[in-house]
Amino acid sequence: MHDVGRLAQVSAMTVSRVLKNDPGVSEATRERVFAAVDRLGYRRNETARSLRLGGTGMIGLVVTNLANPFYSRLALGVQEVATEHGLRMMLSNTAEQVEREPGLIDGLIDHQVEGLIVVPAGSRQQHLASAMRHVPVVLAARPPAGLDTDCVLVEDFHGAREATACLLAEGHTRIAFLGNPPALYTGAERLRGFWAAHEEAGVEPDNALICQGLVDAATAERAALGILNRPDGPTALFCTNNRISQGAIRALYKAGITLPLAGFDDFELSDVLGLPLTLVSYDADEIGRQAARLLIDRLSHRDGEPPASRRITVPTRVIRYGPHSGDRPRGALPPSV
Amino acid sequence: MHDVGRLAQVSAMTVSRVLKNDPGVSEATRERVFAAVDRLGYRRNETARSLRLGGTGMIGLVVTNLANPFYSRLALGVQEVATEHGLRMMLSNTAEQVEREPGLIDGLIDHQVEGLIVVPAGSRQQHLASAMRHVPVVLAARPPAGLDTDCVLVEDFHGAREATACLLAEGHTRIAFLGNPPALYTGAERLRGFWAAHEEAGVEPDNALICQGLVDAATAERAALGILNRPDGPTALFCTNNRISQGAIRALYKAGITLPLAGFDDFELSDVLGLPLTLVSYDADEIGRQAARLLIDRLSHRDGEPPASRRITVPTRVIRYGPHSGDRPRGALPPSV
DNA sequence: CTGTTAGCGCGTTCAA
DNA sequence: TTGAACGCGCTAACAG
Repeated sequence: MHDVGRLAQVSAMTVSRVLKNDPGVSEATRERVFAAVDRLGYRRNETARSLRLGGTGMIGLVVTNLANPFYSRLALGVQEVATEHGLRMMLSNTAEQVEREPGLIDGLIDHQVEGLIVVPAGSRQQHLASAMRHVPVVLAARPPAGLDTDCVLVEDFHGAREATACLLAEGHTRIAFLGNPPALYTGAERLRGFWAAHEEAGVEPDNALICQGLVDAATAERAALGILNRPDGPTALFCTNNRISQGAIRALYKAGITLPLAGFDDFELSDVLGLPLTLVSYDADEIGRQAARLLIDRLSHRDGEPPASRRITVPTRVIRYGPHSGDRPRGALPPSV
Repeated sequence: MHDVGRLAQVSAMTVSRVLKNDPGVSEATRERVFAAVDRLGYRRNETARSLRLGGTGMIGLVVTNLANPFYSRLALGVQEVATEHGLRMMLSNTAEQVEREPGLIDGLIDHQVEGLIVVPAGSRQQHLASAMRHVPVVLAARPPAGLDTDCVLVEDFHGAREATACLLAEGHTRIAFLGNPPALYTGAERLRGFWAAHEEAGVEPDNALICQGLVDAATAERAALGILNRPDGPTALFCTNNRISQGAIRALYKAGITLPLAGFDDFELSDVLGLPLTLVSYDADEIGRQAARLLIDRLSHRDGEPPASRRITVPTRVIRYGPHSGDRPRGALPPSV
C-alpha cells in the first residue's frame, strides 16, 4: 500500500481511503491511486484488514461428505445466502471420519469464522458446546442434543410415514426397513415414521425385516441381498437415505428382482430406472439457505439480547416414479420379473 | 494471549512459546499455561499469525459447479493432498456463471492463498495471467491457453476415440454426437476423438447427427429428442460428459427407445440402468490430487529456479454396462423392445 | 482534502 | 528460562 502511495504521490492512508470508496477524496487523486493500483497489480491484504477490523466476514460450514449430493447442495444453499450478505463461506469436510469433526471446528474458529453451520456427524455434541463459547452455531439436518441453539430439520418423521403409507396402501404388509445407524437422529425419526404408518394401517412390522446401522451404499447392498434371500422375504423396501436406496437398488438388480422401493432423498436418474419408486423429496439447498439465514440473523443481534433458539423445518413431499399398481403400462424400459 | 498469560502468571510471550511447542520452557510453566488455556477456552488467532508469519497456509480451488460429482470429487482430491501437507483449502464455486470467475480468484488472492487450482470455465484466461502475478496457478481438466503453467488433464482424445471405436466395432455407422460447447477444450478434444475413431473405421460421420453447445442435462435432453425423432435417426449415441449422458438417457426413456450409449464420465447407478452403456471412466479425485501435488511442488520451489511447466495426464478406461451385442442375456432388468 | 499516530494479535530478535 | 521491543498490512481517530 505504501508502494502504491508512493507511485501515486500520496500517503498509504489515502490509498486506503480510495480503496474503501471513502467520499472525502478528490477525483484527481482517486484516479492517480487507481492507476497506480492497476499498474502494480496491487490487491488489498484481507488478512491484515480482518485483523484491524476485528472481523473476517467468514462463516464456517462443516459437513461429512461433499461427494454426497445432499451435502454439496446444502453447501450451495449456504453459499448463496452468505454471498447475498457479503459473507464468505469456509468449508470443512470430515470425509466420514466423525472423530475429525472437533478438530475441523477448532480450525475454523482459529481462522476467526464469525459463525458456524454444522451437520453433526456423531451423537456427542460436547465439542459444539465448546464452539459456542466462541461463535454462534446453527445445526443442520440434526437437532441439538443438550445444546441451546438454532437448527434446520427436514420432516423426517412425516416423510417416512407418508412414503411407508403409500406402500401399505398398495397392500404391502412385509416391507423391509434398511436404515442408517439409529444413534443418528434421522435414522431414529425415519424408523419412527415407518413404524407409525404401520400402526395406522394395523400392520405389524416384521422385526426380521428391519435392518439398521447401514452407513453407505455397499453395506446397504449386502444387507438388502441378505434380506431378499430370506425364505419369507419382503414385498417392498424402505430405505432411509439416498446411499441406502442406491445400495438396495443394486441388490435388486443383481438378484434379478423387481420390488417397489420407498426411501428418503430423490436422486439423479431415479425417474428413468423403470422401478416403482416412492421417494421422499426435499430441497437440500433450502436447508442450507435457512441455516445461513438463522446464523446471519444471530450475527446481526450479536450485541444485544440473543434471540431465543429456533427450529425450522423444511417440508418434504412424496414423488413417485415408474410403474405402480394401478398404473397403465408405460412401455419404456418396463421392469422385468 | 495476554489474559492467558496473566492467569498463568507469565508474559504473553511465554504463552506463545508454549503453544508453539518451543523447547525452552520449563515443565512447570507449560502446565500452568495449558491449564489457563483450557480454562479460558483460548484459541490462537490464525489471522494474526498469518499476518506475522507472512503466509496463510491456504490454497484456493475454483470450480464451476460443486453439485456435479466431477467437481466435488476433484475438490476432495485436492483437500486430501493439501491436508497431508498441512495446508488448508479455500473453495470457490462460480455456480456456472463464467463471469464471476475473475472476481472469485481475486477474492482468494485477497485472502492470501498461497496458490490456486482452477478449472477454467471460459475460453479467456487473461484473469489467470493476472492471478499468476501473485501466486502460482495450476489448471485442472483444461490446458493453459497462452499461459505458462502446470496443468492436469484427462485423456480426452484417447478416451473419446476408444469409446466411439467400441460402438463402431459393433457395426454402428450412424452415431449421434451430443457435445458441450466446442470452445471448451474438453468439447473440442472429445469431438476430435469421436472423429478419429470414425476415420480409422472408414466410416463417415453424418453432420446432421452432430450437436454441440449443450450445457446441461436439460439442453441435452431436448437435443437428443430432436435427433432421435429424425427420420434418418442414429443407432447409437455418444455424449461428451455425465450431464449430457443423463439428458440423453432421459430422452431415450421418454421416447421409449433403447439405444447403445457411449460417453465420458461414469455416474451413479450407471450399472443398474440395464442400458448398453460404454463409459469413459477416470478418477476425478486423482485429478485433484495431482493438481495439488503440482501446486505444492511449485510452492516448495518458491525461492529459486521455478520448475518448467508440466502437463500431467490422468488415464481413462472404458467400462461397459448392460447388455451388448454378443452378450448372453442377463435376465435382470433387460432393455425392452 | 490529506497525513500522522497508534494498535489489531502474534512471533522474531535480542537482552536479561 | 523468560520478558521487552518491534513490526507484519491495514484503518479508526484525530490532526492539519
